[in-house]
Amino acid sequence: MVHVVKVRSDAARNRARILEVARDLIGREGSGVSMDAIAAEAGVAVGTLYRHHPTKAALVEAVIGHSLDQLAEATVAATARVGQGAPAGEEAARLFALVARRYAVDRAVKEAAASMGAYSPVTAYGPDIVLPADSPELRAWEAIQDLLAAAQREGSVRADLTPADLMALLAGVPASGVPDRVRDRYIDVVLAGMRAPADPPDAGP
Amino acid sequence: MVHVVKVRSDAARNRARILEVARDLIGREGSGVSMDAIAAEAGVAVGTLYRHHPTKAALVEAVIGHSLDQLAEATVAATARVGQGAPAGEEAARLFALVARRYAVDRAVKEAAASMGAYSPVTAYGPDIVLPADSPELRAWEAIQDLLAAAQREGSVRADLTPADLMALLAGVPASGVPDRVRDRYIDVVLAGMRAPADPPDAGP
DNA sequence: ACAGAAAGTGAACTGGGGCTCACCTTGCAA
DNA sequence: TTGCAAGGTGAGCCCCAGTTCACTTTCTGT
Repeated sequence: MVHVVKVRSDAARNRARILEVARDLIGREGSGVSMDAIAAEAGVAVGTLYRHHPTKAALVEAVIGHSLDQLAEATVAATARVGQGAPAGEEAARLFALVARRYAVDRAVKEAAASMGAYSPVTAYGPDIVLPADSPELRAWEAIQDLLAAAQREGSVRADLTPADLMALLAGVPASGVPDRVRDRYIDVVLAGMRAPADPPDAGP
Repeated sequence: MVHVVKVRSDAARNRARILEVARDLIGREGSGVSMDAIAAEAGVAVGTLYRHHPTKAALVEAVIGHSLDQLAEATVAATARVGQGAPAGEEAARLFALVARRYAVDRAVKEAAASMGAYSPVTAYGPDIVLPADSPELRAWEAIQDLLAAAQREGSVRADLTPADLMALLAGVPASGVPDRVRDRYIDVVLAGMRAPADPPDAGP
């Protein structure tokens, strides 16, 4: 006879509040914020943080996972629209801008994207984590590959960009401490660069 | 009677070696390296580091200053060539690529460039330092303004970019842990984006 | 209402990094 | 050769951040 012990209400409340606060602080200040700061902001003792998340890395991972899921959803949706005939270039541009804007708001995700250096499908926190098959992130990765390939076939994105390049370039867009309008200009510049052919002088298929 | 005390030979040797090692380590790993690490690598005790540089920030500043001087020189030279009739767009592109490549090799300089956020002429270390009038950095800043303006007049660079935008965008080019060839592609993308017109017609994200 | 398990608490431990300083070593001028 | 100030040394102090755990409080099934 298996007892499914119900979660105590205060525990659930704290778990939620901690995640909420962590998302806010880590998103705004990056993974550098101290556990003490998060605990204080959540009106909770550090020990409670550790009851819910065994380590700081785990907490950051939980926070990132949330953002990643949202991006994954948007990515899959965009790719699906392309599959139904939407122009790949436009969908790609819209999605890339969305991702870049998210990076601007979510420093931890940006750090993760930047640290993936490239060459491994996404990363949660630090370069040592491998994705489980069938995770939302993995599906998003596949969707991004498809979307990028479609846009490239269509000629609206440079052919020599890999998905990893894409992530790295978007993560590179300066965003912290920059007014929204300026940041959008930066995004525009980078997207324009990805669109342009590989250079007038000696290019040509 | 003023005694101009000669510097002791061992002191001079150590001073040079410390700067050499600091340039290497701070350049490769960023300003995060510990003083202990630098001291060890230089074959010297921490105290000696502090004899020559009162604080870690001062050491980092010294290291950055060196790179900055070189970039300043290149900038002034490029602007001078434009003054003598060289095409501004080409000179600008060459210089920007040089700067971006330097950022790739010199993380501390990149950090500084990124942290200038914008809106203040250059920064040595941290956003709180104001440039002395007539420093090489200040002259370089003026040279960059001229060069950028010339390129924009010529139509080879988007008109809505400020010098600060330029620095920020170049600093954003992903470079750490990336093979040279890939890094050059990133630079190419960003430069292309700066070149392209702001897409006055429709389209664009 | 109550027991006891789950959850919460926060002082204290750990480790790392910047920096100091009381005490040696050494280059070099006399 | 020698005196001594400039220079070098490194153990140790301080502070900060992650983590632990013995103890207290709170929730909930009975």
